[in-house]
Amino acid sequence: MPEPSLSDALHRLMHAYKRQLRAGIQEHRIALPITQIRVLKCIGRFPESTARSIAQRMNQDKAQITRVLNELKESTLIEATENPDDRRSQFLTATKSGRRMLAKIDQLEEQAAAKMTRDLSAKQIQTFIRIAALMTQNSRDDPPSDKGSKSNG
Amino acid sequence: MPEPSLSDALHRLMHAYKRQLRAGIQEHRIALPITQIRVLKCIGRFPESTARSIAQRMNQDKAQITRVLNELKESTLIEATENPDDRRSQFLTATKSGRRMLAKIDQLEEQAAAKMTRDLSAKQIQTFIRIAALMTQNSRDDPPSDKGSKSNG
DNA sequence: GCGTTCTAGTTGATATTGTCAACCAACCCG
DNA sequence: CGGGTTGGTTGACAATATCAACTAGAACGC
Repeated sequence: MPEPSLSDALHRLMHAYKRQLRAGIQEHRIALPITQIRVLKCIGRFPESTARSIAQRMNQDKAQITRVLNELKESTLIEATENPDDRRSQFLTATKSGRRMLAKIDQLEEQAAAKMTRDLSAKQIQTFIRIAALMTQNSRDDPPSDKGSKSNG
Repeated sequence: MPEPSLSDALHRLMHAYKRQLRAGIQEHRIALPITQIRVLKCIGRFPESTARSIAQRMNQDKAQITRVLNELKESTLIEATENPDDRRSQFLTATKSGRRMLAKIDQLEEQAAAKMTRDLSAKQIQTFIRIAALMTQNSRDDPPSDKGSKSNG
């Protein structure tokens, strides 16, 4: 290794993490792709989630979110209730089976994380999370391009 | 934020990073997708790269590497020379324009990293890279469906 | 030598993810 | 109401990843 670059570290790390999750998912016999899991988690964690709020929180395309949401609805893992304040949007909540799924997912994420951090101290892990959050923040702070739909409320 | 989980931090981070790279790529008028860039970098950094060695180093599917390699060849950013020791494989090297591209890429990665780490100390950055590498290592250590062949170093 | 097995790389099919642009319906403002 | 904005949807498509089957050369055993 000539010199450990941040980009390389990041690339490798994200690949490793994806693999790790996949492995866990297979072990747990969960038939959901990772994005669906992520969105489901987001819904489970935040009450009164809407497509927009999820897209913002996950910093992802609206379209992508819509699709994932539809898949989740088809699997009856989530359901939509009307938003009395805005008839365009719907509140999304996990169904009973959705919540069961969430419990499983929690388990497997813990396992995956545990494995990747097995010889790290809690302090190191916290440090990592903190720095990762800072980096994410920085990246989000000043989007250089000409995106029209980045507006938020 | 209810609780900072490692998985969330990772997901967000990798998304942010990808966006950051994309932005940089656009700014620099580089018409290559990220995977091609990554592979090109790998080839530029390590002499006598082969498809296999790249796949191993990047911990990715052979098939994927083959495809990316082909695209790079079509753009004449890399070229293949015969491996005298094994007629099945080829050594991959960056062409002149490939090296020029690499220089650009270096720049933009530095910029992207610089942006994401702009309010971090060098120490924090080093810490992050180190922990990320450890985590990657841990994940790789005991893959669930790998058929050995960890021989290369 | 010849067959078996292994390995490097390729190809095809397909799933998943991400992005852009166009669009509709509801909202807000005047 | 008209016009601009916002929440969400849809279509088209690029990019990425994965698996399995395959070719061809290499390594091994006989």
